[in-house]
Amino acid sequence: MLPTIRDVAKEAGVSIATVSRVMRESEGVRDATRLRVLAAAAELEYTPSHLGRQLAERRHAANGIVFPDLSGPYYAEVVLGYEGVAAELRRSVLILSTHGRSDAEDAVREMAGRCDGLVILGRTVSDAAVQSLAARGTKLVLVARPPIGTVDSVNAENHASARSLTEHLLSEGVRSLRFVGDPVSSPDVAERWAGVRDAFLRSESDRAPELVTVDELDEESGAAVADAALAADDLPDAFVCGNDELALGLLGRLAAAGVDVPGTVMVTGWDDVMAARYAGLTTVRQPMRELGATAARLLEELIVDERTEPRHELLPTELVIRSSSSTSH
Amino acid sequence: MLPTIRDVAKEAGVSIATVSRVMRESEGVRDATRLRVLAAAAELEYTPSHLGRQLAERRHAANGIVFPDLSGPYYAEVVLGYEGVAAELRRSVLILSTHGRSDAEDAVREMAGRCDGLVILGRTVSDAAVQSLAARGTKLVLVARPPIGTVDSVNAENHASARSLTEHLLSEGVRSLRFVGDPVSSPDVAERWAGVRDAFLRSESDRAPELVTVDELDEESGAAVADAALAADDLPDAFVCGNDELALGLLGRLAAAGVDVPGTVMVTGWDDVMAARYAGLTTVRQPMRELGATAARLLEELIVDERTEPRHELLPTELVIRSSSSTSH
DNA sequence: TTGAAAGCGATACCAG
DNA sequence: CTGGTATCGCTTTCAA
Repeated sequence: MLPTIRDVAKEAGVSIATVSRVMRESEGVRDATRLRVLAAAAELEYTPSHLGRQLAERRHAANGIVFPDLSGPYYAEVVLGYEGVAAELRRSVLILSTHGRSDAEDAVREMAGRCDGLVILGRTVSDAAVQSLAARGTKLVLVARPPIGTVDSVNAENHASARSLTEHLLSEGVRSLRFVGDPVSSPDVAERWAGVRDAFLRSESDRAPELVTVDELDEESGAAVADAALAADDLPDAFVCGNDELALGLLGRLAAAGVDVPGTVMVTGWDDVMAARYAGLTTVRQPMRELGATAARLLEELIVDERTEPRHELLPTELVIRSSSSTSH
Repeated sequence: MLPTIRDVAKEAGVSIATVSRVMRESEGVRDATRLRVLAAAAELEYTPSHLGRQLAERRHAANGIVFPDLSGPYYAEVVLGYEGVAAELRRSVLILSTHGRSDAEDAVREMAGRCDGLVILGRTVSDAAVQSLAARGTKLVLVARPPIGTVDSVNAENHASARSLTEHLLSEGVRSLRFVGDPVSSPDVAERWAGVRDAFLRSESDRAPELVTVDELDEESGAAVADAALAADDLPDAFVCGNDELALGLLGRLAAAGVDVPGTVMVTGWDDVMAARYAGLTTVRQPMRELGATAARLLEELIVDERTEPRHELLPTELVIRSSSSTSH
């Protein structure tokens, strides 16, 4: 058995209260006593139990982060940004992936019971679940998801960059555009799609962009979209994809079919993952780590300062034009 | 304040012991009583406190995983594989990134105090620290790191695939080979380097492979290695890189300099990350998720079954030949 | 089948 | 400056 505060107290010949004071480095302990306690603690290799401490202090010194998946680079980077700041703040980090989990909301609720606060990425849990957590007093920060009630949120700019991206394509001569993604399952994607439509409305174009909905935003889905278009001999001037993985899958299949990109059809993605560079993919870069880091800071404010008025951060993004949408790059 | 077991007991008109029995779904509670308790719990929206429960049960129902960084795809995938299994086993997951943290070992020790067991990836902490954790009774599983004492381990096969890779290159006519990586900081890389040398020894080649040590296994370092070689006008027949990111950085710089790959120089990586496909990079695929998943299962055995004899798993890898090392692909 | 009470390992108040 | 003790929220004997 690991030694407890009582063992140390006995060893040092003091009360547990004194040991507690020494371990917490609180004032008001005579140096001689302190040294005796420290010696005893070292002797027994004593480390205070987190459980006991947390129960007494009624805090966990741990936060949780909920995300759909870690397989793409996007969420991994956000989590990493979050973890970095959380560590600085001396908080442990609990993670929970909801992907393919039927009891996601239970798991989140369970996690809430182990943390002082939670960061929720994307549409991992329902609005109702978020509301109910908030109602129970759980400190929350949403990332990549529009604000709900008075819950804090951190988002990357989507609408304006989607418009810039679309305007770039229009200026490259694109007339027919097909957007690939699922606006329903991802709030980010919904905003991007809205931005694309907006750009069309503001242009002189008499055509409207099309929407192709896919289940997953991965390479496989992208490849499937390309296959379908090739089979139907129905290629638009440009595919605008909800993220880079879709675009990469699509690009790969087009290349295999010998389709000229960007000559025959242009392709764009979103996120600027590493592979995008190697594929020459036009995309929109978002500050993934910053999203996580900002969320960690907001959460800390909620927990420590008891801040009550909600904050909503919007981080800037950047259009990155490469050869998949431009002959001059 | 959240309701406690006492609130529910009062509301239902029973003792806290009975509430505890109902909440843990243990036998020996009359149906009528159970229903009254459940009603009271629902009424108050009661959820048992993990802290209280864990303190009483002396267990955390949580495990930790320690990794250097999550920025490359490799560790992210391992963590994800781990998380998936841990979730099935109804265990929470704590994460800790040691990269750029001076107090890494303290942080790991701290984390050990919050978990029933720990998975340690790569060379994140010293052998001494691992030994001392093990000595204190912390359940441990090492991943991507050679066994230490009687601590469990999970590794991907490195030596044999490094030999196959090297033999492939030799058969492609490579005579001078330069290995890029840091065998000291990564056990995996050390084994790969050893495999390369072995293949040379067993061949008729009269030349020995060279070693270029880099600080980080990232694209930037790879680019720097390419720059140095170009500046010195000293290109080997092949660069064998310790991971894909190094190789991608190298490839990019070679392409920019107009060097013919694989004609003038061949390049290989390791891991088979997504970008490797798009770059046509020859590499060795390892089962990243499986590494994490296997570690989770071993750890569970240690915790639940109190297994004492150590286990060491070796997962298979696969050589993936692409255009960066072969004209026929 | 149920309840009373003793832990689990800390913190923190109140005396002395 | 130090010690005694109630308390945090739960589990788990031991009796009733």
